[in-house]
Amino acid sequence: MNDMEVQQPIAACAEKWDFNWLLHRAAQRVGAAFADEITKFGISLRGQLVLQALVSDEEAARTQLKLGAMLGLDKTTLMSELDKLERAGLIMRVPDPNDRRVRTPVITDEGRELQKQARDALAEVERGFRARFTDQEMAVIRRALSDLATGEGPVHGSCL
Amino acid sequence: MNDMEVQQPIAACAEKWDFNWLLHRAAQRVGAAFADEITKFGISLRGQLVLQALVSDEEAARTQLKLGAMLGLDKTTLMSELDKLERAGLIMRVPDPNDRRVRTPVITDEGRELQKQARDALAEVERGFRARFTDQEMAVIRRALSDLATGEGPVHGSCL
DNA sequence: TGGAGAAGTTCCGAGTCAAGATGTTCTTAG
DNA sequence: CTAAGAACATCTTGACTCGGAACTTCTCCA
Repeated sequence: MNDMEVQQPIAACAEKWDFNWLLHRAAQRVGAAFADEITKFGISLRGQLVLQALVSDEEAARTQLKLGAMLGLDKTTLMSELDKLERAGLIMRVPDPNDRRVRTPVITDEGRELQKQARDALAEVERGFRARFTDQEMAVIRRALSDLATGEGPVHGSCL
Repeated sequence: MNDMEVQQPIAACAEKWDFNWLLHRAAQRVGAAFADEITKFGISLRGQLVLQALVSDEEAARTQLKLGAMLGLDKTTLMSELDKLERAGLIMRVPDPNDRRVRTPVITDEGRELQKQARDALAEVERGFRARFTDQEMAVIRRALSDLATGEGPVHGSCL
């Protein structure tokens, strides 16, 4: 009932606010829903993101730095996330035989299994959001977001 | 040229990634563009957001707590932002005659002037993004974002 | 061989979030 | 009228993130 008073004005005047604010707020809301679901699997949203990148990108064998840049994560943040995932046995950092500086993160079988389950659970959550729109609308939205997400310069401040 | 190597994979496999990640990444990109512009006016993106809320909402005379909840800002973060804006002479905290607990944030004339200029500059940036889409697409996107941004429960983790 | 520079890692400073404590001020039930 | 409870603004504390700067180990080019 407190929610009613607080949230209602958002709907009321959302139209006249920043495109930027709308984007952030939507990301905040959707992110909260995803986070609620993903924590049931014992990993964070970021952890799932990293795992997902590792399964869908295994041929590339990326370095840690490039992985962070690709995902939009700060290098120190990615480092601590990889530490957690490694400690949980979901990934391994394998030394590159050709370049002894790099230790490529590789997903383990357990990680792959967990990622698959988590992905399905998140897809279910995503379906909930999808249901609010028609297929044509979703196509537009997805294309627009992909387009906006694909800039060129590096980005300040992430919060992913 | 480093950007090419790093950013290109994003476009390549953006289609198969999280709706959630897409949203956050898009918000990150657009936010960066807005932030670049707004810092020329000596205020932060959050500062502009607060000022905007104060001009478009002056009849409501909100308390600081409700303002924070409406904008999705943490109360301590909003406090420090109000401190900055007050120090810059852009807002004032005026005591409420009816309730001596509350000190309502009110925008000053200088604040109103600055906000107007900043708003126009940001509208220009927004126009740049709009140009990538048709009017119909923008309508869909705006409606969708408004819809997503309008949830009911409180939200964890903001980064606005 | 020497030096520029990349990769991974750690450390530090600033900023944010979340939760809680405090003091002041309303409100309301007895 | 008074005492209990709630609301508001503020401050504090702890954990986390970001961004920059070091540092070590290693690669590659001249």
